Amino acid sequence: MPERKPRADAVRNREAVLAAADRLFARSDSPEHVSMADIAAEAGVGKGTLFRGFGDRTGLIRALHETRLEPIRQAVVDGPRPLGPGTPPAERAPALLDALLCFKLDHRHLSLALEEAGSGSPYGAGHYDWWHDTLRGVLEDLPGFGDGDFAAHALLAAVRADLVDHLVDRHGASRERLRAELAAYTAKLLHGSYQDVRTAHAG
Amino acid sequence: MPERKPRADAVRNREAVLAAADRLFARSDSPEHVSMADIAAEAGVGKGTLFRGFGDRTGLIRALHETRLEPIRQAVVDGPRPLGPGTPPAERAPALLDALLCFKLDHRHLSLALEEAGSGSPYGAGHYDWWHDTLRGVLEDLPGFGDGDFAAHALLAAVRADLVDHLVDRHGASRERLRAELAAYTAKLLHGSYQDVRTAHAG
DNA sequence: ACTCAAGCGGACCGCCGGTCCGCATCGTAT
DNA sequence: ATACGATGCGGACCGGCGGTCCGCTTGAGT
Repeated sequence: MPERKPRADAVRNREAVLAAADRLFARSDSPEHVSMADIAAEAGVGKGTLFRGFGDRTGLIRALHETRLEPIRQAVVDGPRPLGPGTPPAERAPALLDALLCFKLDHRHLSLALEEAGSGSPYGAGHYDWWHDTLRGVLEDLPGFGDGDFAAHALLAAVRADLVDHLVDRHGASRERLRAELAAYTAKLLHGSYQDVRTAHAG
Repeated sequence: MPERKPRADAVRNREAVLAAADRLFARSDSPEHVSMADIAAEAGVGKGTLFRGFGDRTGLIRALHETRLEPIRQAVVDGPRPLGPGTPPAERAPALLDALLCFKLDHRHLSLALEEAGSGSPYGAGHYDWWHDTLRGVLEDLPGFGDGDFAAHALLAAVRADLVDHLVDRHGASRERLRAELAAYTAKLLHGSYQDVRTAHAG
């Protein structure tokens, strides 16, 4: 099956749509108020073009999210300290969460849209499984941490887009304050189990 | 201002609507597929009655949730160990989370519906603030725990309805397994900071 | 029994995500 | 340059949703 190469106007429109969606999500106060028709109008194309190119609303949001997340993904898969794979786990786990938090702060409405889009939840839409697998692996490399499956879920839940949004909007939390609190929380969790290990070895 | 007492058929209909909604949410696979028209039909009333009695969809779900949650709320506010206020915090915090988890397991679709309903997130709809204040207070009663605000948010995020639903549906996790994992996670967090205190005292 | 306001119900509205198909446009073969 | 088939475009259109409205029914005080 030979790869059909897409037409020039198709790729142009695709870019225009992604750019328009990004603008509208960033501008709007709530992503659910950005309709597909709005995006089409902003991009200067017909609605049919959206659905032809991305399947449905979820597909569009996912595609947009993917392009924005790619740098971070690369940094985690194959990058330098502290995100890359060469980092010791006690340093890498907080770094991963911090990076994710920063991403959600920088792309609040887009992240919000994505987590709403996935048929009602973030699980299954977006790169949740990838994040979870990665974080879980790092946690389980910590000596004595044990099963990291649930802990990874719980830690990822602590940086969910709607929680971040709530803390920023309602509580007026600043970026640095949130990062500090997340770091403190993570440290409390990891430090605790690490101390358990030292205690066990000592006893 | 004299309290107008409602008409008999009004209260009858109100009960019928709540019961119908409960049935439909429990039966359906996804709460977003339960429409207001469905609920009205199941209850044998007109759609107008729903909106007259509950304002909007969110109001109906919130009212239903309130009736189901009331026993637990009572047990927390003014009940015996381990949920009640007389419990030492190191025991009460896990108990609160366990109770909340069990509630979400017992009323999965209702909880899911509630967390979707609150204009896109659980914060602001439902009793989130009450849970947060309560848990935060308990955490901060732990000696040496420090600020419990973010930790309370993070712990509550670990039992969010859609995460629970995801773990049960996709991962096939059993009720007891989830409870155990949540307990282990909570213990890891609390134990850690508790040990910090002992270390500090010892040093 | 009479009254009348409280309450009911379902036709109706605007909006949304998603579909469809006649038509314009692109890339290519000539 | 031209002609032609495939690719993609666009917006009218659809079903279904949450929510409103108003003429009619019915409960409850006298």
